[in-house]
Amino acid sequence: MAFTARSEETRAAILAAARRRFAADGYERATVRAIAADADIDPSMVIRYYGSKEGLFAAAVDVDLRLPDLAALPPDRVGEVFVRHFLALWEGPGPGEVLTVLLRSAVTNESAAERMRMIFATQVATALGPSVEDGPTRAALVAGQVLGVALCRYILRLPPMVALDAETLVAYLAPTVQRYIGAPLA
Amino acid sequence: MAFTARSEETRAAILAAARRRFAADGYERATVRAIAADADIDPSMVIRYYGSKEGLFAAAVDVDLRLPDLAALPPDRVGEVFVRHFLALWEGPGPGEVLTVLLRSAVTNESAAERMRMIFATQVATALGPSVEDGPTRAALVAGQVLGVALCRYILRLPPMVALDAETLVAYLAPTVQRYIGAPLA
DNA sequence: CCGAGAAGTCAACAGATGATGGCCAACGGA
DNA sequence: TCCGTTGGCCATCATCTGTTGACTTCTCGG
Repeated sequence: MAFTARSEETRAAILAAARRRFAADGYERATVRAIAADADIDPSMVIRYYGSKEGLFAAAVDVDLRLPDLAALPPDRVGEVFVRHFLALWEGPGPGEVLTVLLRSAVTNESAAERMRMIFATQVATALGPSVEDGPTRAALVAGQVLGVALCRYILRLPPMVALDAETLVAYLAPTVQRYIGAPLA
Repeated sequence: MAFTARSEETRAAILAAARRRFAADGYERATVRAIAADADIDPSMVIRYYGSKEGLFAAAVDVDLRLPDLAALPPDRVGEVFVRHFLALWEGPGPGEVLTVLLRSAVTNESAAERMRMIFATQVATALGPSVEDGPTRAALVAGQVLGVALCRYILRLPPMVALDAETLVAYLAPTVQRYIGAPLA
């Protein structure tokens, strides 16, 4: 089967609408019909292109954190760089939406949770460098800090957390992440 | 209308089943029918007793964090006490379930999110003591750390985070929370 | 002992949801 | 020009959702 330019276009439109809806409503409340309406096509096309709602979701949460190689940085800058990169990721329009989708859905959808576990097991844990002692534990602590902030800032929208500007937040969080990555744990 | 002992009993059974289902599945996927089946009751009784699914949910997430008065503690112990209390809250069978309900639902349900905001605005922020400078900001930072850990440990179940025993986790997190509560922010 | 009121059951409603298959229109190579 | 292939739409299905109202059964005060 050959894909024409037009088919690829609506395919992308569906995906974009899906990301928007999934991000705004989460997996269960985002209906195929609503996504189709946003993309200005018939609901049946969504199924035709992506097989099922699950298939569409899987395509929508394909994300690459693009984490920098932290091992190549001056050791005392690692926390700062990591936090800034992560905030930029959420703040940005494209990937930030994907991350919202993922977090919103991972909380109630087991397959999304599995995907999130995978992402942090591979991308975050390996970004620390494989040689680090207690790598997975450190990665989990970093994830706990950074996902918690994302949760409060972008999902729950706790007012004081939303009010902070990104750079101030970097200044607050960097020492914590720095400690989780580098300092002795015991 | 007088409530008999039996009515109060099934009322409680419904609430317990609701908490279990809401905790396991989140608001949208937990159906009135499933809750009723767990409580061994007709679905219509759920509505009779609680008016609607929303009403049942509201009753299910009525939670008191029972935070200790942090202002009355030795200043260098505040972080440790807070983290230990919070972990005990999640680890415990009763309130931990309620907190799972709340977090699972707050991510996709706006009214649950509002309730969560309220809880942290009142209970957490006031536990720090009203006299503290930048109280709401500090409370939000603490919430970000502590909710993130709860998310990774109890909802997403990141293996390295689950593997840590509670006291070790206290040792890791306490300095962070201590800093967010007490140290100068700038 | 009896009858009022509560507790509980049953069947059904209206609406929404994911998914399917048949049909028509547009396109593009021969 | 013609015709197979593809994109798109429509009507529809089976199922599940929260919720309602009518009916039966139980409880207990007089």
